[in-house]
Amino acid sequence: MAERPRRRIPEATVARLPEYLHILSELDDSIEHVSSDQLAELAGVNAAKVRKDLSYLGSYGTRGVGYEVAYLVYQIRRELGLTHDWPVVIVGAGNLGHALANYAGFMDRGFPVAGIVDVDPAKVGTVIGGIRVRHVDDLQTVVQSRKVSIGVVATNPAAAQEAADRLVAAGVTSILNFAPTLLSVPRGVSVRKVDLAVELQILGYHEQRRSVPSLSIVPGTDSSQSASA
Amino acid sequence: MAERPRRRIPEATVARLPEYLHILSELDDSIEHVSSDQLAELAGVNAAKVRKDLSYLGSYGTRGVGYEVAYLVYQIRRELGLTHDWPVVIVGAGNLGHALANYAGFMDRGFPVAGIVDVDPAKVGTVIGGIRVRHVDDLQTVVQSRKVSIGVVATNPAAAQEAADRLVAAGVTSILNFAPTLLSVPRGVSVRKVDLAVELQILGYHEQRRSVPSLSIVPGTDSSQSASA
DNA sequence: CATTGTGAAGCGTTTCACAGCC
DNA sequence: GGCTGTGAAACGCTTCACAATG
Repeated sequence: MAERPRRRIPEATVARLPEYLHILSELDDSIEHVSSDQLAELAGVNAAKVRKDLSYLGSYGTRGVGYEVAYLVYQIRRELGLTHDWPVVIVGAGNLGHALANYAGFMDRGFPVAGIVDVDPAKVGTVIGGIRVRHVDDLQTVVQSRKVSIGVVATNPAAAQEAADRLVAAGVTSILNFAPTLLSVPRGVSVRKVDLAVELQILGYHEQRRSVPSLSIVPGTDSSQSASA
Repeated sequence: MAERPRRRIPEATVARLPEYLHILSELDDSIEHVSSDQLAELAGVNAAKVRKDLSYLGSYGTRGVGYEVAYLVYQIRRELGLTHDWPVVIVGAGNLGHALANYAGFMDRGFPVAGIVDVDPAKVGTVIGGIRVRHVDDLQTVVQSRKVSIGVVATNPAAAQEAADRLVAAGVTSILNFAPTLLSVPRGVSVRKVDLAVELQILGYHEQRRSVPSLSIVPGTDSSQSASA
């Protein structure tokens, strides 16, 4: 039962579905249903937004009752493609690569670290988060043997483009880039960039505005609480 | 010269200004002017967007010529509040806190790490990135003596809310949260959240769509390359 | 009768297109 | 001629408000 809702889901909704999923997964097992109000409260968003978001998955709620948690979890997982794991490979075994490899959230949420590679021979062979660091020349082997389609660039900015090129050559089709560099990749490869310093600069902007009370009241501030907004 | 443009800058623009600044800072010193086309190319965005964004700072370009790099850098820095450094304090000396403390990009871009604290006595006293880890009870001292207004939560999810509470109590007014937890903070405190697993899940969604060729063509994919979009 | 699902309004962002200016 | 600055159109996302319904 339940047809495939082959609709195109708005990008903003896609960015929130993982949040809902996470919240639902952490709910007490005794809770069978949630209303859009409750979920909205937990996610820190508006209830209408929750309903609209969930409506893109299909009509899986029950009027007067709410959404059945287990079923909703299943539907979101399916829509996000989380019915199976997506092994990832990390390029760069520096501090950030280290932290990412050890980050339990990746494994827990369906993204096991299939491998870590580095150019530096001194790092090759060391073990991080239970995984032996391999040389970047072995990238293709790792990607192909473990069927990896997502790569993480955790190198310094100067090495980021080469890391991306190697990932693409090895067959990766999605890249999460932590280097403050615009990667150039062939059409058909997706890139998401997370720039830690940019996040601080955005906060800095708001701090500064706070201290220059230009006019009247300090704005109620940002209770949005999400970088992708 | 140059009046204060006390306009309110759209949030989307604020998120891009740090990118422009970064690009401009890395330009060869011999380059005196950039056009919106060139800057757009380097930032991976549309030229009209660059012009609109920069127009919120005031009219600092020259028609037929472009923008003077040095002056534009100055204006963006001023608008972002980067005329002085913003020391930050990191709560959590685990893998992520470790990586962040060592991340050169923070210091380089005006956010020196004023301190790192942890609850674990075993970690207190160790040195990370040249900074001695202090006990979380010393948070207030660090915040006040170093005039810190931005805190970074790099704890595990269970400890994140307490970390935030302590930061707020110590006087911090902006928080960058890396824990997958919705923080509850008093009005007037800004929070930005970066959830590493969510970024992967968004990529996973696109990967999955790619493999289900639902209809016709695989969409040209995401050349947006930014998580805040 | 509580709660969903959704048209329609509202709002912020992007893009177009071109007048204005150096 | 080349490039900025910006109204206006187009777009996408959010929120409202309420009819539909278990």
